[in-house]
Parts: sequence; C-alpha cells; structure tokens
Amino acid sequence: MTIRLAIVNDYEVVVRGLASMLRSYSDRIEVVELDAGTDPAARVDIALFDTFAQSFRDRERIARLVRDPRVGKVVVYTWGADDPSAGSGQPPGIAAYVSKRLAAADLVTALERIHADEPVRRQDSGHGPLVGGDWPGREEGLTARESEVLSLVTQGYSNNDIVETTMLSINSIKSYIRSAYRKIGVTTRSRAILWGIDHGFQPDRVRLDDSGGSPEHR
Amino acid sequence: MTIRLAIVNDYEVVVRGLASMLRSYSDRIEVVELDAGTDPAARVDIALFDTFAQSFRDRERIARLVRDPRVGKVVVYTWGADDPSAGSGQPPGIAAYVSKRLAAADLVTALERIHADEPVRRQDSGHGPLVGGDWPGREEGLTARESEVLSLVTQGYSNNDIVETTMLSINSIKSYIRSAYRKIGVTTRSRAILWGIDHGFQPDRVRLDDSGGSPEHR
DNA sequence: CCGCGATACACCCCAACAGGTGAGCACGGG
DNA sequence: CCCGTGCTCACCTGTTGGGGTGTATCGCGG
Repeated sequence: MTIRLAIVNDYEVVVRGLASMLRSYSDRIEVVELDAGTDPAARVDIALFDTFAQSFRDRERIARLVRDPRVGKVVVYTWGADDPSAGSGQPPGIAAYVSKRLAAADLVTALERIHADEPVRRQDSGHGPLVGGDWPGREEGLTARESEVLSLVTQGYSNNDIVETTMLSINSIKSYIRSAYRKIGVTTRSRAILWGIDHGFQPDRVRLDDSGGSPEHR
Repeated sequence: MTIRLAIVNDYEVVVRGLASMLRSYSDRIEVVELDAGTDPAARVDIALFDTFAQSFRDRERIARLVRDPRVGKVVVYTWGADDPSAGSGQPPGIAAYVSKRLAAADLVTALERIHADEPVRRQDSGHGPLVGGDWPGREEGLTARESEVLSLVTQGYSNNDIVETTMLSINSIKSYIRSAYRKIGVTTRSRAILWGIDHGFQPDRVRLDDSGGSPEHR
C-alpha cells in the first residue's frame, strides 16, 4: 500500500523537484501536491514540510498542518541540524524530522518507517551535498544554500532574520550571500533583490493548504 | 499655430500628469506622447525631457533625442538647479532648461518663447513646491522629491548613484529616504524596494522614442 | 504675520552590509 | 589517496545605510 504524500513549500520549483526525485519510487510513495487543483477534501498520510526559504517562525504554518484533519502526520524536511529540537521550542505535533542530506532511497525508507510508527534513528550522517531535488537558480550555478538565502534576501529579510529562519551563524549567512553575489554578478543587496525578482525567487503564495489563513499582507 | 509637444519619461503617471496639467492650454500646446501607438514618423516641435527619476548620466537619451530628425528642439524639464550648466558638461544640442517650479501658464509661455527662438530669462524664482503635474506615490502622501528618490532606490541605485542623478547632496538624499520610509511604513531599503515594485515605482521601459537603443540590461 | 509644509543641507552616531582570508569537515571522482 | 566542491564558521576591515537633530529659505493659507 502506497503512502500518500503532500509536499508543502511555496516554491513551485521546489515542490516539482522533490516530486520528480520521488517519481522513481511511485510504487511506495504517491505524491499529492496540495496545490490549487487538488480536491480540498483529499486526504494524505504525510505532509512533508520543506524548509527551503521557509520562515521557521512560520510555526503557524506547521501548526495549521498539524490541525488539518486531511493530514495524517507532519514531517519536517530540513537541513538536518543535528539537533532539530534545539532552539526555543519547536511546534508540537511533528512526527519526525528528516535530513535533506539523505539520498532519495533513504528518504523513502524513512517516510515508510515514520508512517508505520517505527522509531527513526537520527541518521543524519554528517555533512554532505544535497542529493536530488531541485531549487530556483540551480541552472544559474547557485547551490541549494545560496539559493535559499538569496530567496530570503529577495523577500526583504535582514541577515539577522535569515539567521533565525535557517538556524545558521551570521558568518555563514554572509558567506553564502557573498558567493551568491559573485555568481549572479551583483555587488549590492538591492541589485540582488531585483535579480531575484526577475528570476522567480519569490514564493508563489497561492496555495490551497494555506487557505483559511489570513491573506498574507505582502 | 499650436506647438506639438512630446513628453519624454519612462513613468506613465509622470507623462499623463504633465499632459493633464497642459490640457487647459490645448489651444497653444498639443501634447503628442511619443508612446507606443504614435506613428514613428510623427514630427514634434519640442521634446520635453522630464528628469523625474531619470538618470542624468543618461545623456545618451538626450543625445538620441537631439539626433532624432522627428524632434525639433529638446528642452529639459528639471528641478531648476539655479545653474543647470553646472556639473561636468551637459550634452550639447539642448535648446533650453525650464524649471519644474514654474506654474503651468508660465511653462506654456516659456515653451512658446523657446519655440520662437526668443531668449528665455532664467526665471527660476527660487524654491517652491512643484505645481501641477503628477508622480507615482502621490496619493500615498509622498512628495515629488521623495517619490523621485524612492524610484531610484527601487531601481537598485545606491545613495551615491542618486546623488549623481539628482545633483543633490548626500545628506538631502538620506533625509528624503528617511521621510519616505516613514510614510510608506518600512525601515529598511530592502522593504522599500519591494514596496516600490508593488506600487509601480519602476519605469515602464517600453517606449517608442527609446527604440533603436540597446535593449536595456535591467 | 505667523505657522506649516516642502526643499535643501549639515553633523553626528551606530548598526548593517560588503569583501577578504582562512580553516575544518564530509563526500565523491579521478 | 588526493583534489575539488559544498557546508559551516571565525576574524577582520572598510563602506553604506538608518536615524536623530538642527538650520535656512521659500511659498501658501489662515
């Protein structure tokens, strides 16, 4: 019996990339995008919350998923900070955290174990490159991290805001920003924002799973 | 005999505002927007180059107007720095400079005198508010200056860039930026840029009079 | 005539950002 | 097995930006 999975992220390309990464496992995982077009009543076994350029303060978002009767378990797909429970309290109701550094096969296995209520060992396996998936700016030569911080820059966040949403050090943020600047050919934050807007680095913001919430100010 | 006038500026509101300000003088001035839709072969007596958020370094732009066989005289509609010939050499071929602080009636008279090759006394009359006209962000409570610098901010210019294009002091720039921030409710440049994009503070960039030029990198 | 708003500029302070260098660790390919 | 790439962080420096306050002139409206 296949697991019905929803991928939650505001970036079209992220959702599609993750979906295509899981396509070869369609016998074990069925990806049901919680997008416009899907029946609001459709039930899913697991909602996979992808943290790419998601505000971690958007605990609201996760809380809404947990409350949602259509959603079985909520799993956070994160960069695998070795201790996700660190920081000032995570929102309750999360079934598990899985690392973005897992290979596709391991991701699928992990999801299956979570669905079967088996304990998942935190097998983060250290630091390695993100396998599979997709993200905005990939063809421009940006790495996943660079794209992530650039997305947040494009949305008008300060470096300190980005520290909070990514749980990285301020120094790392600055490093990623600099290398991203070099790759996209800008030297100021302002130009980077304009570049980002021109290249689809702003979230789409029209999601069904977000409906019911307040109409994002933006 | 009426004077055929073209208003040159990338901002729709600016062109329309100036046109409506001159509407009551339609017996003496006929406004022919050099916009898409106008026959490229249409001749105008005077091209009025509005410097609102125009790069003053865009001397290219003025030079192209001067060269254009469809254009009689080129007049620069500026803030009326008392000495427009100041700075590092203005582009040649400009028939006159007229101040933005002139009332509509005086503007019309000045254009008539210029057209008749009569000398125009520099009657700048000091510092006063801009009369008539229109600019983006007017209804948001922004003054013409605030809107102008905000436009340039939105386009990704640094404060020093803005100094060059507006010929104001860096201190003035910062003052205008701060008061604009207060009015639109932001505290950082990044947010101001996003606000500007959401409120049409970017030039339109599809002008016939600009055709033949290189496709703006933007 | 006096206040108010707009333009224009000055001086000051401090936080934020840009840019450089270096360094450790993990992984994958030659 | 080393080399390159990506992720992570640190330290340092210089420039830019944000914010406050104050001053001056002009023009409009009460």
